[in-house]
Amino acid sequence: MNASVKTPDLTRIKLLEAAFAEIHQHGFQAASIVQILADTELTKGALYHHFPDKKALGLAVIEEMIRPQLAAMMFGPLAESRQPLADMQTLLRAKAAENDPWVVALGCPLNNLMQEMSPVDETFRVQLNALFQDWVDVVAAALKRGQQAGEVRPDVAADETAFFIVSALEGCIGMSKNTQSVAAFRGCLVQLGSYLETLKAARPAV
Amino acid sequence: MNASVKTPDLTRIKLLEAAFAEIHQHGFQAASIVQILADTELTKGALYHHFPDKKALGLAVIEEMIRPQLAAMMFGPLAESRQPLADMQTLLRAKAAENDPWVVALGCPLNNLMQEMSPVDETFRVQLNALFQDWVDVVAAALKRGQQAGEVRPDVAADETAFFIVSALEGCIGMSKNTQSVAAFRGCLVQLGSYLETLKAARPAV
DNA sequence: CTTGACACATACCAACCGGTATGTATGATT
DNA sequence: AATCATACATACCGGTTGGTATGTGTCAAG
Repeated sequence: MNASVKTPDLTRIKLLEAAFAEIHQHGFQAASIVQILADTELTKGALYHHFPDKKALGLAVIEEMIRPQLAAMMFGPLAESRQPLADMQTLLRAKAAENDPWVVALGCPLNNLMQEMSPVDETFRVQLNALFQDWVDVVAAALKRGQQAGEVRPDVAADETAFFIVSALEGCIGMSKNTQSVAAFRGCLVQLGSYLETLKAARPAV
Repeated sequence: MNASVKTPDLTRIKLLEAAFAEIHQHGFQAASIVQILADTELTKGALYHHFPDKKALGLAVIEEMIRPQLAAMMFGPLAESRQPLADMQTLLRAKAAENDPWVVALGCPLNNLMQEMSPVDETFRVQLNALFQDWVDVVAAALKRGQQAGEVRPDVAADETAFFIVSALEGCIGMSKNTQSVAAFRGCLVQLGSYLETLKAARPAV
């Protein structure tokens, strides 16, 4: 037997992490199960003990890997923000500052899966869209609080604008992935930031 | 033999069209050659006579199908525009008005391929990026003409802004594909339009 | 001490994949 | 009339895919 015998949840996590990496690189359909097993040094017995099939593994990756990452990175800072524009600016700046190349190299895991799987599998589409909508809702709620606080112009359509902001951000990431240029990525974020500026209320109320 | 015997360029086009449709639906890697042949009612002999391999077929689809479509739809109207903001507004409105559901259902063929293939195959990435950059350049050139004409604020960074505009548009299309909602798509385009408004020069010069 | 559920490992399989080798009908060339 | 390249069609192949059936070691319960 292997070194650490009988640690089911640990092997499950190992599978999820390896699957996440594989899917992030090659997409879900092209993700090879044997490659995942090679990375984890596990076998099909382990995989199909924890997950009924490849699809379930992919959905688990979304819910247990991508969602927490996204929540920590994007949801958290905006959860109770009363100055969403300023907070998003710092968020974008932080994103631009980190010279972790894997964002530019491989793009956003959520967006990648959405683009690939939405037209192909309805289950994936629904689950991905739920996560995406949660994101949009977080931004929209923050914008509304910003309106009450006087930071955001009262005439901006919060929901529509939130949808656009997230879309534009994903667009920037996706196009930069194709261009393979951190400079282009940062420039795109700068433009997104300048857009956010246009949402500012002319004079802060109270 | 088949009905129309010996019409090589016609069969080539048939192959390209079927391949385009298959790739648009399932992506390149998941696109099935036998399915393409079934759609065209041709055989492998025909396919591999016109194209050395699947990759060449995919690249040909980009250059001979996607590029002309994109050029006709996006490049043309902006090619010599001196009021790019107004022209792009009408372009977006036209996009929003057409209730052709395949845009929302399957997304932009260019973006789909970029997201899927950029991290996986360098040849694809370069060729896709060339097309994308052409698009950005068209928009950037139009913005610069707009600046000379006094429609566009002189302080906007044309290249960066063009990159952002195309990215945001692709983002809108991609997210709407995931949401499967024409309403969301239109709303996103409206927001993109309102962003374009912020690029307008305060007072038209001359 | 036995039993049985759990957590894997191993071996195997049918289906499909892209690609190739070969055959053949057709039209143009000489 | 003979030759030859073109434009396909047909048959076939090795490799890979996701998935399954079975075996086995470990541990906890009884």
